Amino acid sequence: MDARQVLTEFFAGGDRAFIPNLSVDCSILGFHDGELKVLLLRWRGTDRWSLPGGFVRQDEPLDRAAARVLSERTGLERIYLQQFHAFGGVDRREDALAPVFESLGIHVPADHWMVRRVVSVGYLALVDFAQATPTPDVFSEECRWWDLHDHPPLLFDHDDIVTRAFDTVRHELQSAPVAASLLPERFTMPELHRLYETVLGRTLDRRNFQKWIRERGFVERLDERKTGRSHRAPYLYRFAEAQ
Amino acid sequence: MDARQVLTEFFAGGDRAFIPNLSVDCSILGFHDGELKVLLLRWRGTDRWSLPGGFVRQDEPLDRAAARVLSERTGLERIYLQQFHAFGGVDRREDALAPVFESLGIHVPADHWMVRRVVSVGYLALVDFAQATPTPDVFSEECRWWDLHDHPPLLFDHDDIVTRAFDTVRHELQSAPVAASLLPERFTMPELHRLYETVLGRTLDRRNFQKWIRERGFVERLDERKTGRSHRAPYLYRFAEAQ
DNA sequence: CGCGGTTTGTGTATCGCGGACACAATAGAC
DNA sequence: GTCTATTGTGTCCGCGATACACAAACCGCG
Repeated sequence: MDARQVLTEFFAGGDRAFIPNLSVDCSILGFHDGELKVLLLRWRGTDRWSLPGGFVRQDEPLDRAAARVLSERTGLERIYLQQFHAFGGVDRREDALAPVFESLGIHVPADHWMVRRVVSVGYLALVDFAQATPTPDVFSEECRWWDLHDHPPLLFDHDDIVTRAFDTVRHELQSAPVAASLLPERFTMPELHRLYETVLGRTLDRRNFQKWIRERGFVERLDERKTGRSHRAPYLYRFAEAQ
Repeated sequence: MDARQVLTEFFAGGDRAFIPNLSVDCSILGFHDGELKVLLLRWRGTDRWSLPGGFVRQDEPLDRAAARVLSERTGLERIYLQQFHAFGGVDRREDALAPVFESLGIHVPADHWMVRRVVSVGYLALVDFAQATPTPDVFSEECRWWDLHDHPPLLFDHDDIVTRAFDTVRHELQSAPVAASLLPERFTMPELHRLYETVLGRTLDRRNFQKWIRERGFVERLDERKTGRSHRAPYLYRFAEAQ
């Protein structure tokens, strides 16, 4: 079933299955090449980008709607996913969406809630970059990672959402072992160290950092080391189960 | 205009002015007699209580809707008001609301969004207890303060909302001078001390607390003292302007 | 096969903040 | 004037965070 057909059905009554004027938007973050990345969608017929989002079914809890978006865009389930803020400013969305529907040859009633006002609940997802498979949705024709601090300006109020998502990660990282979600199952201390430095935006003493993180019992050292590069082989770690 | 008339108009089309399936609920907290209080409404024709809430106008930002609820229930404007979470579970609300509409002799379509599912955005408001004038809304016939830790079980998911609001206050109190909002403009150090002990739920050394709070520059000591009781007169303080 | 370069693993001295604690000052009651 | 309850203030101590240096080891090269 192609996008045009899906959307035509949506506007022909399929929209009733969803809560009007409400959406969830996911800031899906990954860590790669020493940089935080965010997953963005390019909308059909445009060069404009936005966060992946979706509408909420009438009988669907908010959290599940967010989990659905995450799984559809990345193929991942059971991921760190946290709601962080509802964005409720008033914005007229017609301008942004008109080219999309035009390129699909779909007529949307000018007063349909989707092109007028949408209150969006922002979710933060932290994923293992290597495990995610970026996949566009019906509105978009491209889905890929961008550098969190170097991406095109986003549609709607999504720049605000990304900013706030980043604040949330920075905050969470200092109180809980959420870094687990951003790394592969097994990782080295230098990798974890670099992740923290990147997110917090400042240098952390290598030795103090190691002491700090190990004292908290977040990680568990394995007997194995990671070899292959021309210097001392670092130990491998994995995150400790909840305790 | 009485409640019956307002609600009749609402269900006769007035509901179109609002975003369906969405509400804001305010945890309005005050401090009195050494206890945290929360403002609750008793619904018409019942002995059930809930948080004050309201629907969001189509052209109204979320924050403004919350501010409107706050001002209508307390008479206060420009108050500390912070969104803290969106509650998006699925709950059927018919059971809770039926007695209300019955007592008013109003017929509500069984599939109307208001009696089915509502996603609620929770706001936390901190007010000066003495300045607030509790006022019921059209759904309720009583509005009054309850002890935050000793109130009747609430309608819908409002017990969850209150719990989370309390978590939010406790967290905020330690990082920002929000206690200002819970006290009169001028207050004494023992009063502020008791407020912190109450909210944090533990004793705080009087001397260390004073040192801590003054070092942060949250408060400003006035030359005046508060007299009238038979022991050493405490200084008056006020909160420092943003700096 | 051994040497060099680069990165990782670990331990110790120091500082600052938070917590424990004691005594002097004072307003009103009598 | 005395007494009592409460407030104002300063010092000591300990732990956790920060600053910092040296030994170990893997690969690559000659």
